[in-house]
Amino acid sequence: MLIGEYTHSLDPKKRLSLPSKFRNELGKKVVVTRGLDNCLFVYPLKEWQRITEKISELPLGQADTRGFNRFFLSGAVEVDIDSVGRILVPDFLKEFAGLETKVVLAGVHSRVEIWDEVVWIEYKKRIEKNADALAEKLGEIGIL
Amino acid sequence: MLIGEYTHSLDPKKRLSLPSKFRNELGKKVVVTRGLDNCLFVYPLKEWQRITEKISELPLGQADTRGFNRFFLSGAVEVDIDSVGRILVPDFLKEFAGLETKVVLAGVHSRVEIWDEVVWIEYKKRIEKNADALAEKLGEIGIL
DNA sequence: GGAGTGGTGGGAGATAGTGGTAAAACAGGT
DNA sequence: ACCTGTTTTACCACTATCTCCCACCACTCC
Repeated sequence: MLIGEYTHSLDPKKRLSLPSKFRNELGKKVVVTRGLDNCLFVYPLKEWQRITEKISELPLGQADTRGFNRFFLSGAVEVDIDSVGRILVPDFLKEFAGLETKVVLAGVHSRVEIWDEVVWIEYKKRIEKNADALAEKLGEIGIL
Repeated sequence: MLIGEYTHSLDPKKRLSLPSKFRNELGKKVVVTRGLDNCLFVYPLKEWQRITEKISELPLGQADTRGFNRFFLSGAVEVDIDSVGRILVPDFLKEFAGLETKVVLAGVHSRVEIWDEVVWIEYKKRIEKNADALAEKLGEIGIL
């Protein structure tokens, strides 16, 4: 289970350190793709295979399914992790997520999300403001 | 059942002693995550596993579910308890809860809550003011 | 008072994150 | 085909932070 939030820097060569806490779970190769809400998704190879299987089961007839496939699959890149735990972020993904040098890596379930720090902070503010909705969800789960 | 309220200090290295009364129930590893009302939740590992199971049952794809997952999962960290019963509070959680050096640990059912002392005192004041209304609620539920 | 327990503080070694350099691959022009 | 200039890849090096361990102080209970 990937959890936690880490702020790292994207260096001029577009290298990005993955938090050491994530490395075991991610293995030596990962897939990076366009994510939702203007971030990038990073999946371990196995998880990615599971997802593509699911996607291939979707009915291709619908226009929005095709759109989703293009969005998700054409944006995907398999990258390997170097000897000190870094990945290389391709230009088009860097641009898509609006990444500057300060970048946030967030563990969510089985994936890691990559956010530009500024965007992440703004997003979190929005979420935290909506405390009622959060409390509701927590109640559903049976935590409160 | 975790009960009681303790004031400990968060040292410069962001270490925090857990009250000895809690240690048996918490085991040797706990999960700390963002809670409601600007406090942190601390769960024993088992309790956390129960929660993540529930979370994974939530319908994915909805924007507010994504938000909740990010809030709760990326806000979570598995920390182990050191040889003298302390945990390490990550920077981003310390900041989230506005923790200074004086910190309150409160046992609530199956979790421990971590509050900054000032925030806690303010919160209690607000609650006590509303004691009448609370009493009414409790009466409705059939407790008083 | 002595022993035990619980909370706090500090120091040495290990590790993670980051930056740089050298070698290798690639592309373009002659 | 060869040389040249550029981009990519692999390797090495530094430093701030984290971990682990030990020591200290306060308080309680025999």
